[in-house]
Amino acid sequence: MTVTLADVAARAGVSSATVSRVLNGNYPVADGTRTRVLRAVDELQYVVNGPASALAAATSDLVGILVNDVADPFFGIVASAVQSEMGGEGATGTGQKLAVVCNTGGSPERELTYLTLLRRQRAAAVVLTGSAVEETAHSTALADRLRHLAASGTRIVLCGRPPLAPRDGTGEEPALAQDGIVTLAFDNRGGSHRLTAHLLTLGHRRIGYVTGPAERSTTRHRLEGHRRALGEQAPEALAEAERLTVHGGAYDRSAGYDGALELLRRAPDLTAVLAANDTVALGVCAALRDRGLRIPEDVSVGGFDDLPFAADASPALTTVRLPLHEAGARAGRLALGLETPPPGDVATVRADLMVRASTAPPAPR
Amino acid sequence: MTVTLADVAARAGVSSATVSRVLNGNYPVADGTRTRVLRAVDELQYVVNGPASALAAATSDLVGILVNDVADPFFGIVASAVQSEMGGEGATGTGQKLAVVCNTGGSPERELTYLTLLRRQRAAAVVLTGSAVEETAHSTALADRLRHLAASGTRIVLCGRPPLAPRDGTGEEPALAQDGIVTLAFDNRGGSHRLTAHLLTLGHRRIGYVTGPAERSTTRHRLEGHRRALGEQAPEALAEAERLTVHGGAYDRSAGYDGALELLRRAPDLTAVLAANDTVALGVCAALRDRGLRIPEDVSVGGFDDLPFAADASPALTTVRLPLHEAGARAGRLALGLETPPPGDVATVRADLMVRASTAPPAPR
DNA sequence: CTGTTAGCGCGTTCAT
DNA sequence: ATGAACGCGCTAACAG
Repeated sequence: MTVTLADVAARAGVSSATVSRVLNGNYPVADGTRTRVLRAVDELQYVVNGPASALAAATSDLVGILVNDVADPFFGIVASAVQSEMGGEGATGTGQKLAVVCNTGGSPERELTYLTLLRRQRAAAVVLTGSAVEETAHSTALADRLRHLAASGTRIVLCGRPPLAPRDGTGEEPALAQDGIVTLAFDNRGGSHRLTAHLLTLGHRRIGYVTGPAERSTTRHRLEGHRRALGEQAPEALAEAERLTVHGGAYDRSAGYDGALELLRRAPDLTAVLAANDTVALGVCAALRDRGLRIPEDVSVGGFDDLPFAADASPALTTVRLPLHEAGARAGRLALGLETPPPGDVATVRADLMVRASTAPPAPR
Repeated sequence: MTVTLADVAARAGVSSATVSRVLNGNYPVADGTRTRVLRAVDELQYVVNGPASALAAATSDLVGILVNDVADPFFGIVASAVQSEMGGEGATGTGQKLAVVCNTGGSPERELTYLTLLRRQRAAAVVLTGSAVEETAHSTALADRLRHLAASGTRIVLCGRPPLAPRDGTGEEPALAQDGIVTLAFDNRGGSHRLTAHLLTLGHRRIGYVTGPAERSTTRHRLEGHRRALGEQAPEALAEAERLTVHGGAYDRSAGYDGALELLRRAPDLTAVLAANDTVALGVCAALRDRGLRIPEDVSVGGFDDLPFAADASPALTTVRLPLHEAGARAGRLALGLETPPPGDVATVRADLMVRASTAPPAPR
């Protein structure tokens, strides 16, 4: 029923090994036979049997990309960037990687499940993107599984999340990993610090903050940058930072909307609100508007990530730009072994402040 | 190095066949042996070898989801809905499907490439989402490949795109397919018709339209609905519909921005602008604002899809709601054979008008 | 450069 | 209810 290597071989008058060789292009083959084989492949509409070749070669051409939420453009951009590097040579089956994105929904269990499924497929590489869940049981289970995978030949790249904790469990975020797992971390702390500093410099002192889910690394890092800036430039504001912080249940619009309302309840006189990311910021803006507050005249708003819509919002959103496409592409190349890993296998990706119309000096009282 | 079925068998003191049977749960196995085997599996951290089992069984647990643009929430929502149905039973390897999304970037070639890659993997099912490219050479090549795939046992579901043209090439969009390929089509014509009718009823007569890429089915269908409404309610407006239509190069924000500027150039007195979708509509809004026009006082704007951000835009966007999550979930169930296909294998998904703040009667002249 | 020969790890008859 | 044995389609030595 289905065409096999042997069929092609027979048709081309060569052995199946030869066919395999021209298809994979790993060994020298005479030009004449090569064209003959390719013609046979074409005539028979032959398609390699992936499982069979994966079994024999003990490795497949599957590359997994784990994301927390496919419906979030943040991940869409990163994923598409990773995939853009997998184009492949175009030859009949040569090097063509099948880059697939797996949606964990932010659930640690699904994350582990996907890892198992990818391991089962003998994936060539796995790229994990976005914030990690900071819960000891899960982090160690995850680190464990990733190290196993790495040991069994699957390349692992962490993009937009902190490095794995070292096996011995001492300290956090070691400067260098020792297991071949490459990390591209975003400078969330730095970016957040710059954003808050910008607000403080404008003269704001009562700054609300709607964070992301409490257990995620990104949430913590951005909050740390924020608090550090407060501590440095406005110690008095730091005192009530706790009261002006609301933890959102997700990185979504409604977290921003609800969070902003809660902040307004706690401190009707706040002059600025920072959000966990741009999507949350949009929710914040909606809530402020619904309360009759103008942006930025009455309240300034700041986001994070600089997703495409941030510049188009009205007013255009002041935010922190993360080079998502660039980072994703680099992660893709690292996953394919096309780029040499950074020293110590950990690199930090910059996060630049983008000042736009949603922030302005606070109104004189 | 890696643990195999045989290892588990040895540890449990049974044959590998038995282990296989408990893992797949297809044959009766004594309770005692079952637990013994499961314990061995656990102790050895055994993970099924996907390629090997796919080779032997001639089918894999991979399900492909093809999307035109992962970075577009439209597809993200559909994809995540499809995946949400693949949870699986949770048993050690039973039924767990690996749902993966493949980003075609709207390119026909990449679409075909992914189909080949999935065929190579002996995918259990493939879900194609979003608009199709309407170009004869490609549509026949695609239809061909899909029918081959379907014939070789891969379930095919079309979600948000029109049914395949019949093999004989006569007529378009047949009421019923005959190859087991299931289609969930969106009522783009109807939705668009209702949206334009809404504008006409408000009193608008000079309505600009920024479409999506010319060669896509969705573009054509939405435009047809628009024109039909014009023809029915305002034949005089239909006359200049051509002049008031601008074809965008993509379904993105800049297409909307540039398109709106072009429309303003052609007809400075237009009172409403319709966009190919919500993302494009956002670009339209940005352009109008940059030209000093207020929405909806000076110009009304309408979108399509009703993505989450549409309700949050300011002003909130009047648009046509597509039940993306619902449709995606259904597509997922169909792909798994969990739901019986609609009669004729083709179903049309409703598209409801959502009237919000971005549309209002035109200003009196 | 090319053919021959073993497996890769698992599902699946066919016996028992 | 369980075991033995074969073959899925391909790659990777090893000849030649």
